[in-house]
Amino acid sequence: MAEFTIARAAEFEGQEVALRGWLYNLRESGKIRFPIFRDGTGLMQAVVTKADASEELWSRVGALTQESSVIARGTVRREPRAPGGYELVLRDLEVVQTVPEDDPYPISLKEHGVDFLLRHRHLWVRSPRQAALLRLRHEVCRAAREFLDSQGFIETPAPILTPAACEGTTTLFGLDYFDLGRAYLTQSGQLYIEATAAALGKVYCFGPPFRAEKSKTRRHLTEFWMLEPELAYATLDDLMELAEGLVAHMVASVLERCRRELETLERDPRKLEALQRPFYRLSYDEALKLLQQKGSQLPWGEDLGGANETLLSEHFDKPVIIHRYPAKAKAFYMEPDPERPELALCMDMLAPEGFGEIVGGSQRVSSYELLRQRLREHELPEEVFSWYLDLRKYGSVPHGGFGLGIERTVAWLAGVPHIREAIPFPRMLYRIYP
RNA sequence: UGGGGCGGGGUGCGUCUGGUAGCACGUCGGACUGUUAAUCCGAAAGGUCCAGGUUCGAAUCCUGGCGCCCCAGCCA
Repeated sequence: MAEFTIARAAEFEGQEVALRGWLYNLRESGKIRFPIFRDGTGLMQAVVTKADASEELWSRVGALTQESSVIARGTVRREPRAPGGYELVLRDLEVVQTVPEDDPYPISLKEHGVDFLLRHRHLWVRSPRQAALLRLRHEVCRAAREFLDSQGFIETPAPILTPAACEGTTTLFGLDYFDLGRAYLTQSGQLYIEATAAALGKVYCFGPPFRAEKSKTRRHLTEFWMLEPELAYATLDDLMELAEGLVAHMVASVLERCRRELETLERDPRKLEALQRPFYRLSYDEALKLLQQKGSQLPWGEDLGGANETLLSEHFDKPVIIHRYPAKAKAFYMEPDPERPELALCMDMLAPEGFGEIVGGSQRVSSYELLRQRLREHELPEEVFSWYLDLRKYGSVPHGGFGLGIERTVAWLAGVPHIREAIPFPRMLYRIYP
């Protein structure tokens, strides 16, 4: 017989099952008690009456404390009055561990502040909303891999310990590396997968990069997860096409497999159903024109900035890709547009509803000489990048890729304003515990 | 790295105009045979983040520190 889970309770109607879980809440009314259990897949109400239960079962249920672990046995019954439509007619209750009465579970079912909840993150993840968010996160990751794998991509992990910065600008977490001096936690796998892309054609890496920037906004973590595809012989158009297909597939998968989670999160699925391809595409110039119509004073040449990105992202009901930014506002490794060298062949995808940037990518500089020049302009040490220069020396091809921020994508799809809830244990400027 | 805000029972807050703590939730006890973050009755539980200062008197005002939150910059 299949293992019983609350999510699949309907399949077990009329059967005797063992629910292995925790007490979520206990409601009682005289001679009838309704313990509500959770098992990681959902919530389910059980019912026991004084008349039908043994003295021992009756008092054992009455003594249950919040989050005590239990194995509840009984029959699954269809019951329209029960949340979820099914309830467990309790026959036996095995208490695995009792939460002590004098030291109760700290997170009650009422409202709490962010600080309190984050200090109890190890327990907060049990709450239905947080659990739904983590399930949705898993689906986003699963769908992303499924999509890339189906297109022939090979996952090639990039190292987390690196000898130098991938992009000179941002700050890195450093550490001592034996006798070899200073090492750093990677801020992107990109440079390394440019190498594996030249070996395997289409590749991706998926892992945590680290950023020691002192950012304290709703869209930044110091440790987060980024999915980075990289393709040999790819143009900017190929990248935009891929990013669009990838995000559309994530959306479709969430809609297909996370209906219950969306409901728990009170996220209107119609908002996601509307996200049909094609998404919008605007050049930087067109975006600037639109922003100026909306009253922005932004001069040509500057990066858009958070406020303007929010403005753009609120203007569209689907993701919008902004491409061909002024080169001087962008990273050293981005290929200039041959038709207008002052532009970089890059693109950002902004999620709608004000969520902002979820994807950033570009075609990479493929000329050895230009890359050397860029390294010098950015005052980056050529020695540590000599292997990277080699990629332009031995069979250089047009190529490129992008990074997709998992937490940002999850927060957007789930409709939560802050990305700290989209990862089990967020790492932020002022928070490293638990 | 700038700008703004908050800090009190386990938790979330009110206290505008300074007078030695108040509400709600949770917890505990009691009532109720279909509850829906149940309801009703009762109880326990804090001396107000820390250090100074003003004042007859500070949770309240001022200064500094600590912790956290929000906004901006940077980016995924």
